[in-house]
Amino acid sequence: MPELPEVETVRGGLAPVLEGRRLARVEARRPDLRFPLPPDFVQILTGAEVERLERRAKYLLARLDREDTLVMHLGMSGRFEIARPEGEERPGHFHYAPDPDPKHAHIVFETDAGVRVTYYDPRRFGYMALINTATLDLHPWFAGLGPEPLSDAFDAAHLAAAFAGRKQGPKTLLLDQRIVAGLGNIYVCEALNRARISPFKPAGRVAASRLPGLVEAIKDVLREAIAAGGSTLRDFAQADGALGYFQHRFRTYDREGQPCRNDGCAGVIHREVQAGRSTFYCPKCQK
DNA sequence: CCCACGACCTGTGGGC
DNA sequence: TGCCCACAGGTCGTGG
Repeated sequence: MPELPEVETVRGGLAPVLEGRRLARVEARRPDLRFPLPPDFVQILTGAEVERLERRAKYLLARLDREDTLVMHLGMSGRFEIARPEGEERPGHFHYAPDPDPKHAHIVFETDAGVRVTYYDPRRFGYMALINTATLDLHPWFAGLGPEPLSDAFDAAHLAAAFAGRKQGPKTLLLDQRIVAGLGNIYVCEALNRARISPFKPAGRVAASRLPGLVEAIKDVLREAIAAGGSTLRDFAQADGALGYFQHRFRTYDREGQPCRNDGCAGVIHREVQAGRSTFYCPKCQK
């Protein structure tokens, strides 16, 4: 589910309840997600203060008053839910509404304000780790990441260099987190449709004059999606339970057979498997 | 470098 | 209704 706009939405939802709070209770209900949790995961986090909650690419970073940063990736089906206490039996002991999905509630954080943040992940492609903050950028998960797509470092010149001489389509290259960090299948399809560029055209042969438009399409679609609270497909909701609404504005994703929504285009959205992933595009206007 | 494919893991939706 | 298969927002690895 989560691409950059969804992760950013989650960050925005969790920050108000986590930042400046201590984790009074931490529970790992299983020893692993995609990867084993650090053996001292609960011990290090218990009592730690979350100073800031940040995002890099599709990672959430909880900066702690510890040597380590709590790094979280939501994989395909990870999500957080916030539960506020319904009452306090005695100081520091809260009670909550019953968990609607206890089977997939793998990690539970409880702050010193009694707010409970639960991580759910049916498929367990998500992962969490504690990584030394001072050397975080050198960690294999981060060292090779490309620029943030909403930063000034991501521009037409950057794309031109990344595309030069490449035979793979821009669809495949834009999914490569080393080229630009945070895009996923949905927003790449959306951006290429907006920029009217074929997902399959060898990237090295995409005219340089098209690249500023592609950069703008990527930034536009991400900004709009963030403003809409991300996209809610199967199970994604904002951490406060609210739904994202950007899926209603998809021009291509999961719209096979439906009309292209680009101005003046009478084409129909097609679906094709490319490098093992579904690519949605309009053959009429995306050249 | 490119591609095709499979792996990880579980749930869901569509077709029959 | 029930079963089976395809497919799902992400990454990682292998082998040709």
